[in-house]
Amino acid sequence: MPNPFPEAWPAQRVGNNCQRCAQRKTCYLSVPDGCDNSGCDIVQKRFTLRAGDRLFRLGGHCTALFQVCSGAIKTQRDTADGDLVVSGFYLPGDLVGIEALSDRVFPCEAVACGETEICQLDFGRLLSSCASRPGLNAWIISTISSHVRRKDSDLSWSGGQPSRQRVLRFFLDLRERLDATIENDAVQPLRLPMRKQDVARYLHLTPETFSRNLAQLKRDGLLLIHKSEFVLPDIERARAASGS
Amino acid sequence: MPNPFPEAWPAQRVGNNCQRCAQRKTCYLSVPDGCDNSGCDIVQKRFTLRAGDRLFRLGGHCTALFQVCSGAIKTQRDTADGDLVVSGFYLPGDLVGIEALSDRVFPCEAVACGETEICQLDFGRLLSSCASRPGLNAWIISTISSHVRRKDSDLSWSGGQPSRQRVLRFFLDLRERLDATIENDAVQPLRLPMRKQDVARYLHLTPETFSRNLAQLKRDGLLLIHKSEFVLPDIERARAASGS
DNA sequence: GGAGTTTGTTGACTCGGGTCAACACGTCAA
DNA sequence: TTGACGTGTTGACCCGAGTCAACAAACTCC
Repeated sequence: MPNPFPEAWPAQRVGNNCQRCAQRKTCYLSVPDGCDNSGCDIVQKRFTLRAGDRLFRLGGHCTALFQVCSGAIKTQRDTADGDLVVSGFYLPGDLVGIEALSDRVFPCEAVACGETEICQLDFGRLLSSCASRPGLNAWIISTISSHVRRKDSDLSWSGGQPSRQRVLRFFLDLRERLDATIENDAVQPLRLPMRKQDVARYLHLTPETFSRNLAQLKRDGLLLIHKSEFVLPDIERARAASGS
Repeated sequence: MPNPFPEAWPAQRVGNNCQRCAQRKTCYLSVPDGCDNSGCDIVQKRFTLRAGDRLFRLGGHCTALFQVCSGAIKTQRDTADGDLVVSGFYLPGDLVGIEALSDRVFPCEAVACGETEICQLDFGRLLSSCASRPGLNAWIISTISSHVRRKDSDLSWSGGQPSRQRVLRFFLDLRERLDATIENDAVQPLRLPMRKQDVARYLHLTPETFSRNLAQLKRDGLLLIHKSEFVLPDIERARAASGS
């Protein structure tokens, strides 16, 4: 495990990062009202994590939000009986650390699933900028709201549905979220940015059950699996089978 | 089912409501920087719902946030296979409708569990007030963040834990949340503001399993049950048994 | 390249919680 | 009071997902 503090990650000059960022089309910070690509004062710094690197740790002090630009972040925590639960995956465009804004303490740890680019947004600057930039406040509230909506929706199915439906829903959800970014094309096969173990932990399944479900879905033709790439050949049928 | 639109609820003059509101000690809107008890322009109106009244419906257009002042609100949605899932309970002090801020459409319906007082906060006024009132923006972001944190924490246990632990956690959580308001005292027994059926739906359990768990916890002395009142005689032991 | 480790897969068995059914209550209206 | 209805409880049975164990595959590090 490399150095655990964001402060320790090598910072890049923010300046022109937006221009080559995969998120530039949809990222609010890259439009004129947000970051003007030259003197952006909200993006504190930008850095790259590798698989297993920790973005922040449980109980750590929070002074910033993190926006995922590429790759994926998972948030996880230990349970009393010693095992690990993944509480969320954060894909390009998502903000990580929202849960910590209320008391500035991270309630879980965040770890990079693979090579992951991060923009660090200083929370103080963000708040003070809201007064002068009319759209910024609406943007951040709207982004947080989307986040809540996803959590809320997850909450409604992650517990009760049978494993097969949960697994299908996960892939449908991932497909949809990745399609919303510009770096993925709908016709491209889906590459899991995280390990299967993590997905299982997220879905509250054992790796065994998850594995069995993949095999089953493959047999049923709902999911094509080749190496670590996944294709949903019939989205509608999959949606129907997932119960959504 | 009575009239489904908030606009239709009889509005009370906002003016002096804060002074007799059970939430006045902790509600941000009641402190000078927020609502000054005379010309409050954020609280659009205040009204009372009865059990079963619908605060908003799935797909409805959202122009406001709702703060629960007394009672309880549940949010729920139908699943594809025809049954109902409760995605959250909102107690005094909580904001309802956060999930709708991003696209102004409610992703679920909200129903009063019992007699419930609501403050309606116009979202446009809220946003425009943020610029001039320094603390207001921080307050709303912090409140939303707490909300996310709860959802996130719920997500980590509502799926995987065995039913007994889920039930215990629910009571511990409820105890803690109600204690944070001024209208409940820690030594008072806990009155469920919602029906057991709703709790079961929230915990992704059948009413039968929920009922069996209550009986079991009563037998083990972890939960004292008298009529519809509940007492956790030993919080620490309960916490240990709940795995938190 | 090969040894060692981590991650993923498959099978056999067990058990918790769902399902179905019967019944006990409380509430409400006729 | 009576009956209808909604809600909650208890019992018998069954199925899906967890557990344990063995093995296969992928990745690291000499």
